[in-house]
Amino acid sequence: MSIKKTEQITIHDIARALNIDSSTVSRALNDSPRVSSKTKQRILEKATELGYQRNSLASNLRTNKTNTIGVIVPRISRNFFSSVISGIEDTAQEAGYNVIICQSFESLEREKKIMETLMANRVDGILISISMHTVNYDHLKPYLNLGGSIVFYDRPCHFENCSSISINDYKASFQATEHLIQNGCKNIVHFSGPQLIDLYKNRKQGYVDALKKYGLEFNEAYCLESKLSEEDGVIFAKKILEMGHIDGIYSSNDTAAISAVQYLKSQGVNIPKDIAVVGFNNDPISSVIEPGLTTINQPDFEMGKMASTLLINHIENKKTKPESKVLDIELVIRNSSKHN
Amino acid sequence: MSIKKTEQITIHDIARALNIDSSTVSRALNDSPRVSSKTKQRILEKATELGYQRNSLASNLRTNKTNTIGVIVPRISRNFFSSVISGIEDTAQEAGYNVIICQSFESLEREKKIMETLMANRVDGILISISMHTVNYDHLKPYLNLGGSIVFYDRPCHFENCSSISINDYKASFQATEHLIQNGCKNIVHFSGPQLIDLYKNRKQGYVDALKKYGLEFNEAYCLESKLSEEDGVIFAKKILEMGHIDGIYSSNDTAAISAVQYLKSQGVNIPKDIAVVGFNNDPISSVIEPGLTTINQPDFEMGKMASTLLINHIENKKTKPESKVLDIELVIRNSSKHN
DNA sequence: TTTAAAAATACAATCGATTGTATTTTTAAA
DNA sequence: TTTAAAAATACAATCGATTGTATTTTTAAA
Repeated sequence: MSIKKTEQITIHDIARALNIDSSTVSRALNDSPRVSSKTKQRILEKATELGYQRNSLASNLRTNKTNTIGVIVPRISRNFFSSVISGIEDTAQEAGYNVIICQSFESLEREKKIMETLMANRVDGILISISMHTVNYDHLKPYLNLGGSIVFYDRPCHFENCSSISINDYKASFQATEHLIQNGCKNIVHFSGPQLIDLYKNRKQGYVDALKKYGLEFNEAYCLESKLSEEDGVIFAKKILEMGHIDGIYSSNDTAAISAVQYLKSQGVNIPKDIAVVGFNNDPISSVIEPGLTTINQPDFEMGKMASTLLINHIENKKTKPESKVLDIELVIRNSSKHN
Repeated sequence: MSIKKTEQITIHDIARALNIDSSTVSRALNDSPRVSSKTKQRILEKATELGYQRNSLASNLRTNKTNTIGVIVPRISRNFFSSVISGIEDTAQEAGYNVIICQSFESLEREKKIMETLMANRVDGILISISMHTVNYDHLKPYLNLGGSIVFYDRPCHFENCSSISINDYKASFQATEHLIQNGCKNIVHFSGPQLIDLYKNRKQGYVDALKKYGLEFNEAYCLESKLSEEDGVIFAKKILEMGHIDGIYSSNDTAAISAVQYLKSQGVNIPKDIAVVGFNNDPISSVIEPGLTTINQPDFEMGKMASTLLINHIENKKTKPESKVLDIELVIRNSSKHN
């Protein structure tokens, strides 16, 4: 900040004006019991009079504590993530921590840059949902070596002594697929995310195992892998029409499911009669489209609160052992899956 | 960060290891021409070897520059705002600035806290879309006195020598209302936001003046004021049913419009035949519901880029005069407004 | 009133960088 | 080889706070 020197009031200016020592000013401003209340009042008054504004850079440098946690998120625009963030902020604020939100946009490069910035700024801890392309964790190591704490949320990771919070993706997927099967689907396509990360691996496995349990053949061609964007949904919908005999879709997110549904409807396909659909995330949009989308609801806000709590425990009490929490999900049944 | 002292490597450690002065190390790490390339290389190697991580707190304190801009946003979960943020980040990153995103959740109290934190952390500039309840700007003054730069975006404000970027809310509203009138609506209700801030005042005025122009009577009871949440949409829809003869709705956001539409549909009202509806924001959801929602599209990403550019200009070149930019909008016509 | 204990305040070093100036070393011209 | 200029490096102060220890002042008991 290009600031005129004259405007930056420091504790030394206050000290000089009152003819006392700056250490006393510092203690007064931090409400230390070592300063008499009379002096405290004089200092606070003078501080206001001079327009003093504390400089956290200096204080954080000295104390080696920033009372700040960094949150790395693939994208804030996804409802799931913004809810998680709300939960995080809720708990963090309560505990006296500031929150810095950073978007990786699913890029490993951005994620690395963010790690460096957060590290250089000495945040006390980091909550991270890794990008779709994060295949190794070398970029996390320097921060851990520096003594920082990391907690993974949403996308599960097994790394050193870091805690993590996620949902049971395998089970959720199994349930979703089972639901389609029980509704009479025989040829179920799976919209799968990048198999680089555990989250999507687990979701695929749940789908595969559900098919197996009910004696349906697993066909690798039925697994359509992408980043699950809106465009991907349309591309997949076209492929499904080419395949010809598909009667069910289980998508690893709502975004792709919804755009596929829109496209299929535009081509005269009846959802759910011709093709039943289940998504993942319970985006607000899923309850508004027609037919309503059957999907998996995750405890997003809760996940944020728990991740934040875990991290703050790690920060404030280094003894804490790493733990992995797995939260329960709920299959929200709407009309898109009523096949028969 | 509770860090073991032994792990914090500083430029002094590097200097000691190579038997040179720390000032040379500092210059080498900043790629200053004053250090020979041979020495630079030795320093960089040693830095890597020792696991050196620069401490921005110290550097920022010394240079009085953080290369960071703060963004205050009512809510990141709204599509409009997350797009603005993307634009901001895009430009900021290009220019070498970090971005700190903070949510006010439409609360003046939170906004004040955020200002204090950003100020204490000496961000170089702040982009702010004020909360719905921000009626005065006293909480912005200390930061300006400190020499900070503020640029308003989205929600227009007239304050000291701050620049601002917004859209022409009055014109947008006028157009939206005019569109309903031209489609045959005679009794148009307006879902209005808090009249405390200019944004919603302007939108209301546009509605009022459009009615006037077409000789329709303005009825204060037709102006329903709220925070435009989902719940508000339902409450308003019920009121409309009580009123009985309403044939058009112009809502100041999509959220309220959409929940009203959902409720009205559930009560057997035909949209747009019985009641035509226009929203505001062009949320993704507006194109997916049935009927598609006619709404106002704002250049969100562009707005973010321009706000960011303006702010960075202010930061880097204090001479710049404040300017107010007004961006153009577009009425996106879908089926919800085809009244006749 | 004297004096020991408690309370309040001052002293001085420190966190980890940056930067203007001084000094030393290297280079290259005479 | 000498020497002036240029290049490289070292010295020392500084950014604005915090904090352990030393000193001074106040309090209250004897």
